[in-house]
Amino acid sequence: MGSVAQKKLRQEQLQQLLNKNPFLTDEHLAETLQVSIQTVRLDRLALGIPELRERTRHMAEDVQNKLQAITTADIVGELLDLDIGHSGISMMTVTEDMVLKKTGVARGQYMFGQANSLALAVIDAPAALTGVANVKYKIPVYTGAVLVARAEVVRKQEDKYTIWVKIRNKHREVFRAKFLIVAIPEKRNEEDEDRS
Amino acid sequence: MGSVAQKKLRQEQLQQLLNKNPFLTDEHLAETLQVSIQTVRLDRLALGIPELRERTRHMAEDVQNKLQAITTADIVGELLDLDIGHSGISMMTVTEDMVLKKTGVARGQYMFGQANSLALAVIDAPAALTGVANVKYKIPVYTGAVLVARAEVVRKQEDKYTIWVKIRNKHREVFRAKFLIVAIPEKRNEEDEDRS
DNA sequence: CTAGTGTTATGACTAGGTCTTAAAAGTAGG
DNA sequence: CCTACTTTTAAGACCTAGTCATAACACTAG
Repeated sequence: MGSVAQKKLRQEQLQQLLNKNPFLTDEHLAETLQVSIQTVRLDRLALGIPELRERTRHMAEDVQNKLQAITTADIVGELLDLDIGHSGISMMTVTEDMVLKKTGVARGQYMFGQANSLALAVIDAPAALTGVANVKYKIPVYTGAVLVARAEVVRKQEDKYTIWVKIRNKHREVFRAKFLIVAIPEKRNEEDEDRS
Repeated sequence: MGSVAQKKLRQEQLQQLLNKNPFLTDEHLAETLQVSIQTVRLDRLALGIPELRERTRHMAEDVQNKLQAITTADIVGELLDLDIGHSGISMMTVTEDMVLKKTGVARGQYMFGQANSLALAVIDAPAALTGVANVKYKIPVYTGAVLVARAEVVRKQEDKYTIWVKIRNKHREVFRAKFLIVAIPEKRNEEDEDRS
């Protein structure tokens, strides 16, 4: 039974099994691979795979971070260039979970979010608020598209900025928006009615 | 030492400690609460809190589901009423992770997303695409706000719909948008250039 | 000062491992 | 065919972070 080829194959299978379901005990793995528990443990050792408890612990610890990352930064894309007060460029890749299942078309809010957050980044102010936006979707976008947004301040009057944002997919404009953004608008506790 | 008041207090502390950091062992909890391990275990039993390993396992198993939920449905809110072709109402609660940390104000894309998806739901068509949107943020919204969006079709010409969406927080209008939505617009593979 | 509750201690057992040592089984070279 | 080597399995001691059951002790209120 003890052949080098079999060992490699078995270790690959083990790797795949754990990729599919990381919650498998050595005992379970031993049964499905038709070897002894000790063999499974030697294989894990060779592959540098930690025990079940460590695996689950690592996954659990990653939860918070991942959730944070998705809800905050990921929607808005990656900032490529920023000339505060004048212009900015950001990039976002359309992933599978951004599209509507029915049509495969990317949901509008992602482009809107990318454009809006870029516009806010361009403003040189500790806090800002979107007042009015004028949005036009020109061409539908599908999974895998790399969207490059370019924002430009076209007018500034005291604390009111007018910003144009254009999003391109492979040099074709797919979206454009005009934002009217106010820097540090009303004071927060204007009536304290909006909190609950 | 054995008093009922102390017990309740300790159990509340235990609950809070585990809310903050679910990866604490009974031993650690016993030390920080200045009681024996057995007491901690009795308290866990009374509160129905599973052991460390179960806690971590549950968290790890929830990862996939939570990630899915956030990226897809949760942004758009809950549909309360729908009169296809005419109007619709949806509700969304603003959570901690929807707001900008600097100002505490909800990010614009969530309101936009709620309004846009509601507008799309109202259209009686297998597929639809947002063409143009006109958006106005009237009042900033903070964590805990319950946003109720009401959409109304104001015009329909063949496959082109004009829809008004107003979002209220406690009867005060905080957001309004006009969408121009086209039902089943261009055919999908118009050039197949938008995919990669 | 006694009954009842709260707390701690003790011992036996568990899962899912670790690490070490050793024997068995198979594989290949001379 | 026998030996050298790798692979596999086994056995035993130990570990963590618990479970469950039983018992003794501490405290508090009636």
